[in-house]
Amino acid sequence: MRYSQYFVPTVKETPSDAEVISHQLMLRAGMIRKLAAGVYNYLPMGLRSIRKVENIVREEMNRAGAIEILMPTVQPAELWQESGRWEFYGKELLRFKDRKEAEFCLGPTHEEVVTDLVRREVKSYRQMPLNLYQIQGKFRDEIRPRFGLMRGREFIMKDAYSFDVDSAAADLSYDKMYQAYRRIFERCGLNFRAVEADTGSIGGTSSHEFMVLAESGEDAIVSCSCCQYAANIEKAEVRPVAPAEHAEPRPLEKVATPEKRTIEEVAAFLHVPHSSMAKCLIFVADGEPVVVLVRGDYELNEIKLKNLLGCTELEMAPDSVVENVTGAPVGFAGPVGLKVRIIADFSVQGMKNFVTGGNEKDIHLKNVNLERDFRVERFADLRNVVPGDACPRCEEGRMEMWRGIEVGHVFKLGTKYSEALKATYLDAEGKERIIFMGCYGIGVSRTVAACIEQNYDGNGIIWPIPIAPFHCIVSALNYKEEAVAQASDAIYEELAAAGVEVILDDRDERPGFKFKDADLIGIPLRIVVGAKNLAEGKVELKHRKSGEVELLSVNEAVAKVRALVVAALK
RNA sequence: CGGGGUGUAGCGCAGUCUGGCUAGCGCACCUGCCUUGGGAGCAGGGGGUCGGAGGUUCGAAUCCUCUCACCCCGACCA
Repeated sequence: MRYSQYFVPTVKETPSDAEVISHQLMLRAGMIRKLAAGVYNYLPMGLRSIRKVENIVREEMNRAGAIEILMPTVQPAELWQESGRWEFYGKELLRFKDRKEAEFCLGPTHEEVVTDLVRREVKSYRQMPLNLYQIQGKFRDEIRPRFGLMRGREFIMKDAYSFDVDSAAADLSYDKMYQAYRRIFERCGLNFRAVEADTGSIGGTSSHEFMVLAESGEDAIVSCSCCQYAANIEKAEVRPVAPAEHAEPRPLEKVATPEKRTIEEVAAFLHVPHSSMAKCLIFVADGEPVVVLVRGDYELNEIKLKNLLGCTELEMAPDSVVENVTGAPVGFAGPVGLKVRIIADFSVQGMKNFVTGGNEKDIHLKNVNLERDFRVERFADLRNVVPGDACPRCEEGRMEMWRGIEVGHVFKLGTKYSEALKATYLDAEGKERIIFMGCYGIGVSRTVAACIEQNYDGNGIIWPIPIAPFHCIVSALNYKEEAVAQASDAIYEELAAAGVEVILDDRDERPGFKFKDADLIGIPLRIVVGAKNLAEGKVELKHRKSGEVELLSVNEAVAKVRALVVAALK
């Protein structure tokens, strides 16, 4: 490819609405352009990287025995009504009507469509295991699209669905996908972790997320310093610890705390550590108020609470409910004397003589004690893991915390969708049984963005070779000079013939301009052909990542680039 | 949806509070000269229904009403 005839609209200035580095660099490097909120045009450079990821995904899916299909973007409402998600999926599902007033939606995911396909075609245990996948554009009408390709409304996703005769067979399919995912992200050159995750709205019995480690990640994940345990903070378990305090209960005491509402303010005012206070939070679960206690220095994990309560709607109580339940304005809630059910985190179990709100304006209570002053209906693991916590799985480990970008998610679905859509088969005895499913997603366009979050410097992107739009750029410093043009063309031809994806910068621009563009776009290898070096038969090979520069003969440079590319792709 | 903010040339912005003169600046773009190892320099040039509609006024980018789009903070997720 000749740069002068290609389409790479780079820009020097950073667009003001791009927050994260991948968004800024993809815009500046001419990879993407925004069409509408969360909807992007993929320009040549961007598309090439996306295709690279797609191909890696495709190869590994095929290797794992999955079979590629392509399902429609437009889906009929009936299927969603049948699974019950027409009501549950909410506004994220973009709905519309055709000319005959029939209802449709833009597919945010394809459980219904594949399950429908399979229920029609798969009748016998002999047809399974079956794993169908596609790489396709999805649309989710996100509440708040942001960060460019990291959270678009339209995005490219690989989604696979496995169908098995029973739970054990489904576990095997799941393991295969899990291994395939590891290979995929390794091949993309990403630094990632597979973590245990909450299944969220897709449902099912268990799941793992594949997280690319990056400061800008929207998810918090924890991992053990010793063993393999790693989980999304939403899911991460806290190791229960035996109550340690043995202090004698002291008499309950009311103290005035004028205008002191938060843990921070009250602790400072009363000169007690946060850990000597109990946070009292009031929620509304499916319309019912619930009081939840957590030790003052910890955070409540709402997902754990929601799963414990088994409710579908959970929200922080509005001020009016708090006032109703406690009889006091927000900021002075405590468990003593309340009439509603009280749930508490394990961290509260061992507390003695602690501080809580007094359920009265400007009043807190000191020396509060369990049993004597109030009763807890149930203790459970309800708090977020904190760095340094003991590992729930091994004896020695301590928890470490990271930020991550979710690029893949694998789920064991069980029979959630097959039951709703009546996807059944006949077993060897001729008995009708429900199919067991799994589903496996990879955010392809997001993976490209995540890769940039992990690979950049002050000058631009630094692509790992496997997903770089081009492996090598030949920068001809003055293409108008006969010798330079000839040598550049020759190098370009030879590299291309050797299977290297190469772009020749033959533009009539100043050297600095070309270097800046090359660095911004992030091509891993650059051969600079300049008149001075060429007079001595030399060209320069520069490595984008290390900045290392080698002065080589033309032949050496071509051979070296070829070798580096082959090594990186094997 | 709730809260906050922004719409002026392709991009980044000034001008708006306090209405008035030809609507400005940097980058990008076009032409010429010059220059060629880290986003050069000089000269000339093109490009705007000031997001849209309505209103107030002798006069509106500026004031008022409505509307649309986009961005940021919360709930969503690949």
